[in-house]
Amino acid sequence: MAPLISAKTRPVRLADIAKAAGVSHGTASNVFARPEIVREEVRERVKAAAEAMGYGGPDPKGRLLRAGKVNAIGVATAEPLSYFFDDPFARVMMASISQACDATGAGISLVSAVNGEQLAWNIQSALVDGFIVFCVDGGSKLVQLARERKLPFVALDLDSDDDDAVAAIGVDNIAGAGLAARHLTELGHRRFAVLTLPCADAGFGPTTREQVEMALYSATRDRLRGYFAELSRVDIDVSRVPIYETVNDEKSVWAGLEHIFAGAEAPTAVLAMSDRMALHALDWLRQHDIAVPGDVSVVGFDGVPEGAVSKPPLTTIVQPIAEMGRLAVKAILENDGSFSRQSLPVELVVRASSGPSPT
Amino acid sequence: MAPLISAKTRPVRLADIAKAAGVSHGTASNVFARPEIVREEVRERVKAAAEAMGYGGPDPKGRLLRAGKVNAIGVATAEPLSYFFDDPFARVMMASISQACDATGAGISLVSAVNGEQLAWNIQSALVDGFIVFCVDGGSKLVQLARERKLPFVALDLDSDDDDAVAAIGVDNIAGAGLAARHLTELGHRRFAVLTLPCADAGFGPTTREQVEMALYSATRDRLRGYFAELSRVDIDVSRVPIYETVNDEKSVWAGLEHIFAGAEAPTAVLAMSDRMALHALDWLRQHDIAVPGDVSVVGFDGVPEGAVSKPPLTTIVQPIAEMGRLAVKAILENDGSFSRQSLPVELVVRASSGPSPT
DNA sequence: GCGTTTCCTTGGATCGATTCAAACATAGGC
DNA sequence: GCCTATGTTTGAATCGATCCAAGGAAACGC
Repeated sequence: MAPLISAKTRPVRLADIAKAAGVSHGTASNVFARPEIVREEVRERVKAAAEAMGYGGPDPKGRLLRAGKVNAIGVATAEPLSYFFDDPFARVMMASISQACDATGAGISLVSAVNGEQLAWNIQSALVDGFIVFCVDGGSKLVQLARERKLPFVALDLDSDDDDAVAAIGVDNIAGAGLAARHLTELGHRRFAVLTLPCADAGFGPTTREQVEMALYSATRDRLRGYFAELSRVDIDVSRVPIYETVNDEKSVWAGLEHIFAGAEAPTAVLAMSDRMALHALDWLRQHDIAVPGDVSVVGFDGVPEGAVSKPPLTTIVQPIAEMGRLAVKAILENDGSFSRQSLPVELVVRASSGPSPT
Repeated sequence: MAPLISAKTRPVRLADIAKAAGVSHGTASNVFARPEIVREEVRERVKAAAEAMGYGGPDPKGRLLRAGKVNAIGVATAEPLSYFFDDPFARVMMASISQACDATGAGISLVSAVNGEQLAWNIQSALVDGFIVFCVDGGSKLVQLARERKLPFVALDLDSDDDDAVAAIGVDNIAGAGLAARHLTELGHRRFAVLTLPCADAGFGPTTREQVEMALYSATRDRLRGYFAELSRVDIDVSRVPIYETVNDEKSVWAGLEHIFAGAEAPTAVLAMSDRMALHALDWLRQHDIAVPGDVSVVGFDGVPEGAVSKPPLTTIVQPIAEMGRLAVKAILENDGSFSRQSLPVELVVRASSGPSPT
């Protein structure tokens, strides 16, 4: 009997069992890849040798090089990995991406890193056939990195004013934000406040229109533009609308509302750039006995499922998240080059968090 | 200028740019891997060649074979991929796994398949350094497959009566279920109903103790045993306790409650084997104007965050999910063989969904 | 008995990189 | 002018498989 290999290393390769079974490595490979073309007697012998030597089957590392295709798509973000499981928007998107992958048998690799250098390395060394890039934050850097890999990739929610050569799937943020603002002005609201997504480097606090215009992420800019375009249209002085920058979490949203409602003129309508913020806002308002929509109306953005069961249910702009996921996966897997840039329509869904202005 | 390669193929390898730049492939490799040891003039020449030929950097497929380590861990389940993003328990677990991976720079590959054959292939060909296996359903099959790869792996919530040689992290389901039942009996409850996780093949409906004893998943069996052991202890005739098998979704839970509350003696206490079921139960009870905990008490199992904010907040058995995730990742990455099988303690958290029996 | 067909098996080439000992070049010391 | 130290570059070997053209053996037809 061959001496057992130390438990630490595992140098048992296909070639080893081929030798042990007295066949060529070509035949040994066939035993695993196309067993039907190998004579039964030989097949059993090789299998027995494999079993005896503790061989775990052909190593995909080796196969991969030959095959070329990994059969997995990478999903990248500049947030920590847990973003995919924590953030409601990301979750819904991932669920739809998953379904599309399941349907085609592709796997999913999650790629991320907070620190930039690590992120670059992770993208460069990800074993995937293509990338879907979440452009929530630091989007353009990510897109650039993904692009350098020269693999098919699709950006979700990319800067509309970014390079046109990159494939991207997004929604019309300006139109969506306009829809939200118009819904509220039509209900008679005149005093607004805006909660924005992060603009600068991970901080929160009151901000200005000019600051938001410099936001890294175009959705942030576009949504503000959409809000203000509509408000201006009905002669609201947008320079007096307070804007509070959050980091999309409970703490910063609550701080924002503290700040906004401490001001001289409390708003009757809050425009939140994400459902996540809007939901935190509903919590804060409830805890402060401010009636929604009696005293204040809140409109979100995204259309995550939690919004349908919140208290009260959230009026929001829903993005066709499932459709976006499906399209993205399709674009990667059928990378025919025909795909470039799609802007999907959004929809206003009126639920119970918005009502007529109290004044 | 070199003729451009057709857009379809991408046969530009490190060797190609080495030739173009007039250096050996060894040097070309160094330009990317250890630029500091290459003379500047040469480095620039190679980089320029790479740029000109549209080289996307060293292909990780090639590097991988040499390096040996993928630097990613696979998370496997026999559910569809979207399970990771839909199921509350899975999400919390994944979030904690993510954090542990982020901390060490490892990536995550999601591996799954509904159909068995596909699953086997996916596991065999996953490019990972080890597996964390979610044993929610069809666990032992998964464990067996993972094992055949001869890679480090850890089972989460594995059958307690399964092979002892596999590393596993789980909780004491019997004790946890006992805690839940005892909490209710101490509140004076005598009429119980149980909502179980799936036992047989994806169906739902009333079931029996004997059926549950044959459940694929040991947590299901153990939880029922724990419930009934405690109920028997205080002389409740468990043979009269209705058991309803669900598939852990809204539809089957609601059907279960319809069935249970249509019976002659409505229960005053519902033991749900997962928080997900318990939360669906709360919805159903609220819609049917059955007061919780006035008329009926509900106790869940898992300790997902949603339980803390439900209406009413859910009394449940919380598993140390974050700790389990951390341990699992640690076990894979530091695969020192010392790890075998850990059973972590659970805890009863009393919130507002349980109260004194009305009778 | 010889040519064909069929069925298995062989061994070399290949996938795309990394690694490392050896070769080479240049400069400096004596 | 020779020897050593230092800094670069080379080219073969390796990682672990798959693929395929060619070869060998047995069976078949005539």
